Amino acid sequence: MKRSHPCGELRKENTGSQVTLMGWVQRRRDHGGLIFVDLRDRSGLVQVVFSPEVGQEAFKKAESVRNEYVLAVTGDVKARPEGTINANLPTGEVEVYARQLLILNSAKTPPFYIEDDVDVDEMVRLKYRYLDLRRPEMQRNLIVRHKTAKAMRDFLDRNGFLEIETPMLINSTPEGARDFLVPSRVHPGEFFALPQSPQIYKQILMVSGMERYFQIVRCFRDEDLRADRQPEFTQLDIEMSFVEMDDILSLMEKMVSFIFKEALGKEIPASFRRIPYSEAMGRYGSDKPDLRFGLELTDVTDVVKDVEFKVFAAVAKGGGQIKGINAKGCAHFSRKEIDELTKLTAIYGAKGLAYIQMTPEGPKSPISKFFTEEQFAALLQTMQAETGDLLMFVADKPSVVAAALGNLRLELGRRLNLIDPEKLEFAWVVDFPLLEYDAEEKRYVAIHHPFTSPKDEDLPLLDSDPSKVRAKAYDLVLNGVELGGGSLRIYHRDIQEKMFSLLGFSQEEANQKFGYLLEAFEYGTPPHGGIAFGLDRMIMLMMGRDTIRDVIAFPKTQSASDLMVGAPNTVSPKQLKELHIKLDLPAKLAGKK
RNA sequence: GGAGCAGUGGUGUAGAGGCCUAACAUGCCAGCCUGUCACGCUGGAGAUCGCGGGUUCGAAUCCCGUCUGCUCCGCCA
Repeated sequence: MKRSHPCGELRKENTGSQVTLMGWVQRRRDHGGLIFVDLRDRSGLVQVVFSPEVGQEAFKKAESVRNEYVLAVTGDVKARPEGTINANLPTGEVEVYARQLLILNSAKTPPFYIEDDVDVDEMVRLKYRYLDLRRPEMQRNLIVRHKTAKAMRDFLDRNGFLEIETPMLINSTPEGARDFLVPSRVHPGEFFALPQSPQIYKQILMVSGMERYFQIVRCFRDEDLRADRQPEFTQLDIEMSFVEMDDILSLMEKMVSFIFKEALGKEIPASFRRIPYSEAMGRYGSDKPDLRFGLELTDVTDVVKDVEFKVFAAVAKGGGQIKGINAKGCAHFSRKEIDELTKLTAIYGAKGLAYIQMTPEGPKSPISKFFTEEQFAALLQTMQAETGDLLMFVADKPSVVAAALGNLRLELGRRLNLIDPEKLEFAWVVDFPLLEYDAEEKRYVAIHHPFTSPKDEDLPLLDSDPSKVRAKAYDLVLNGVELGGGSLRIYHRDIQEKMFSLLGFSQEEANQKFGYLLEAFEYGTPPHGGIAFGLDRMIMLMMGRDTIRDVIAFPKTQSASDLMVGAPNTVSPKQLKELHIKLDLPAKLAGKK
């Protein structure tokens, strides 16, 4: 038997023709003298009718068929009789009368239904990932993932980009995330690292004159997982020579809108708004603001810096800030609800959440007694408070205020249903700071990475006030998720060396770790820059999922294990010996391995 | 490293000191059924309540520890 049609594509036009279908049994409805089987393949479902009058032998066999059996069915496509049309099914106007049935394989009863919206512990789904991936919604995710990758390749190919592979076994470098290490058998005691990104290779490719490079590439970072973070993930990595920031951003806007059109059939704006980092942090308390709703933060430091309330006054004098958020119409929030919100801000380090309830009887607040009438009036005015509003304030250093109120804003957005899930709000966040002082390590660290170029006009600040230097860096943000980021790169040896020294590398260290790059820069390096997109996150947003696990065929759990294959696992003493590796496990683990 | 939530027949849940010989739904098995599409009807099987310890006359239930999963903080250039 040879397959002739996909199940899900049969229509009225196919009536009268004989078809051979192959697929899985979605459901069997046995009426005794007549058996219906919904046959499913990647394309969808169609109803197959087994009747003794059409195929005696097929009917007999169909009695033994169960869910997820794999069948080959040959039969006739017929229009369904009056009154039996199923409008919920694309194939609902037809059915296939089976003449012949071949059971290609039987199947154990699966631990969960193969259908959309299953309510099953994710542990079970991950252990039986092959069954989970049979579910149509998971197949749709992977189909869109494929279409997206194809659209990327098509677009970039048409724009003169070359897809070039870079090594997976590279060297470990300082800075950035923790590396995954691979021991070298040939070099005892030495290790490869898996790439966190192909950053340096793609810059070297620019030195090589490739001019336009891209790669859809796996990246590895040995850090803790989140709903949108896996230890291995896929980037669309891009680098271009002889361009300015605008060239990159506008080409990427075209690419992203092409992708959404090709993979999803969705039209999105031809260009995205640009928000300076400082504005994003100020208005939304985040460098990846969700712009689908308002509820912006208001700085009230100046308004409250002289009040009796010690918390506000002390923070204001100590260089911190006090900011507020006006939750319109939330004055009625109960003590319990406000407590919950206070707890939420505490997660981000806020020591308290001051609030004012604008009740019809007037403002009610535990902190009003510390204000003069004028001060209080000024605060209400700055917050544009009206009857019915709930004002909430956090006082702390700017990073804590931003994190606490930024996340409070998101929570309020959800609670108050301010977020339209259909909306796609893209934005470029630009003018990131180049460096950030790390109090723990007592040195500056690169916010983007050490190869990011400072803005030309800020170059003098590198010596006087490095934390004020802005970078030629940009992130693409969609609905509060960082979709990608990039920068123009340093391409002069002296500036790169200065950067390394600001990051606390000695000349020897810089030469030892990045000497090849510094040397390459001396052989005619073109100005260049690029960007990398998180493919998993992009698909997640396209498909409206809450986790990238749903758009990765074989993802890992929060503790970085693969429940299907049981990775990671122990290896034999022989393997370790070959690599000259001895284990030194903590006592509580030693016995178990 | 830390916080929170969860773990009970295959799956999803209920049970919160004795009423539990663990309930419900669904799935599974058997029988009946020629127009169903979450088919229907009848009957049946299926759980040492994640694991270990403790409290108690008595623990799915309380306490301690531990494991696993999820969400988050830290971490993620």
